[in-house]
Amino acid sequence: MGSVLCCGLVEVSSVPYLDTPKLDCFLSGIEAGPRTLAAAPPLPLLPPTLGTEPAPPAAEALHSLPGVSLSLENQELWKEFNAVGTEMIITKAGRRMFPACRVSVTGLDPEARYLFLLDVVPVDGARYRWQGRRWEPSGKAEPRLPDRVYIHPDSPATGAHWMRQPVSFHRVKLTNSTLDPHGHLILHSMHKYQPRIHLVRAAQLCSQHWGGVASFRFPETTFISVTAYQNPRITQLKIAANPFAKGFRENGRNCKRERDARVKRKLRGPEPVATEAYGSGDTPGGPCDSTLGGDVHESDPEQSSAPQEAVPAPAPPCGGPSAEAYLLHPAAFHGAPNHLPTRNPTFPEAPDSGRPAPYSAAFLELQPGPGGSGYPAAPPGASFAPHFLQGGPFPLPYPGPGGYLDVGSKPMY
DNA sequence: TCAGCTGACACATTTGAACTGA
DNA sequence: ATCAGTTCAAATGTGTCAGCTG
Repeated sequence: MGSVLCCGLVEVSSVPYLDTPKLDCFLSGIEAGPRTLAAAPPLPLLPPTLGTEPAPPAAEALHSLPGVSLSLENQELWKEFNAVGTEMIITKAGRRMFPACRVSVTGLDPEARYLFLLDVVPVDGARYRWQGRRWEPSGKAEPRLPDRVYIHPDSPATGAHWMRQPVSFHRVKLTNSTLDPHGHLILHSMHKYQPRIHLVRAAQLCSQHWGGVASFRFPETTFISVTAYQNPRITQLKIAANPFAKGFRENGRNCKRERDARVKRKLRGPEPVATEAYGSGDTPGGPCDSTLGGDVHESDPEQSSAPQEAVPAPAPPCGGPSAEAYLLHPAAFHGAPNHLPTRNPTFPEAPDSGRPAPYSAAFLELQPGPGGSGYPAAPPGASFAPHFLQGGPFPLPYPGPGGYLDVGSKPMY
């Protein structure tokens, strides 16, 4: 099973720099089907530096579900940032992405259930440095960190649900803490990254039935992770577009002029009662999605990129190996298909609750194989479940929606 | 010396509980 | 008893800045 599929995945994984093995491995166990899979289209290399070259116009599908397409909802905002060179703050406690990835999806089976996942992968093997005017490579990248995947809180939900409104990943948090216990996506500072969105057909995260999978990336969403903004133009853009940074806008109380004045008053003596009215006017900011509750955002059709048609790929509905099987025996999916646990035909699929599970802190952590691509065959008996079951911060026996999947904070094999 | 990181800070927004009235 | 709307406080998300670290 899945051998043909694996070939296709290898093809994708063989693309330099934007390596995909961590999820390919993960998804290769998900994808099912004794069907022929056309080799996924090779990915072009991303621009070596940000803000210097125009981004390709549309998403690029890494894998696909037949007829499924994804479009970036806030593409204009992303392009605006990308033109300058997007920077994302990472902190020990975790920082949200702004802009957030917000996509609309079409072509799903309204009745079937899907999971939405997001991960972030290094774009290249370089560390970057801000040279006053632009980002330039500065040495080799740090060793690859444990890879984590964010699971959209609505997962799993029906195709109708996902297609009803744009899907926002505004809750995703980035951290530079390698020991992060919250399941945030772990990144190195001063490195260039590319978010990817994965759509998996499955009745539930731990379902016995996983169908096809499609992965998308939007070149304009690449960014450099930083602990403090380097490019002042990015700072300005963030302040202008992010409502949480409203206080730093020109007429805000926390704008530079006001801060300077406060400092002067502080030096002179006790701060007098402020008499100046502030913040009443709503500074016209750019489009924003990161702070809207849930994922119900008004979508501006003019901002949406043209839907990218996914290359049809075999995805037999509910015929493949299960997610639960992967969670219990991930090694079995890593090149050792014979170790797949037997499928239990009586395993009940959870009914559609209609409500997403509460935001939880489960996550999937995937260890890249040697050399960053491919995984070794697993020895029999490789265990995964205990990591979840014992995982201190995880309230659920299995990773719940709205959190992250963690497949091992230590090498699994 | 310096680039990069950390934590405290002030402010804005979001969220959810408590309350009110129909 | 139920529901919708309002209010308010706590929680959370921002960028800035001073100080620390290697």
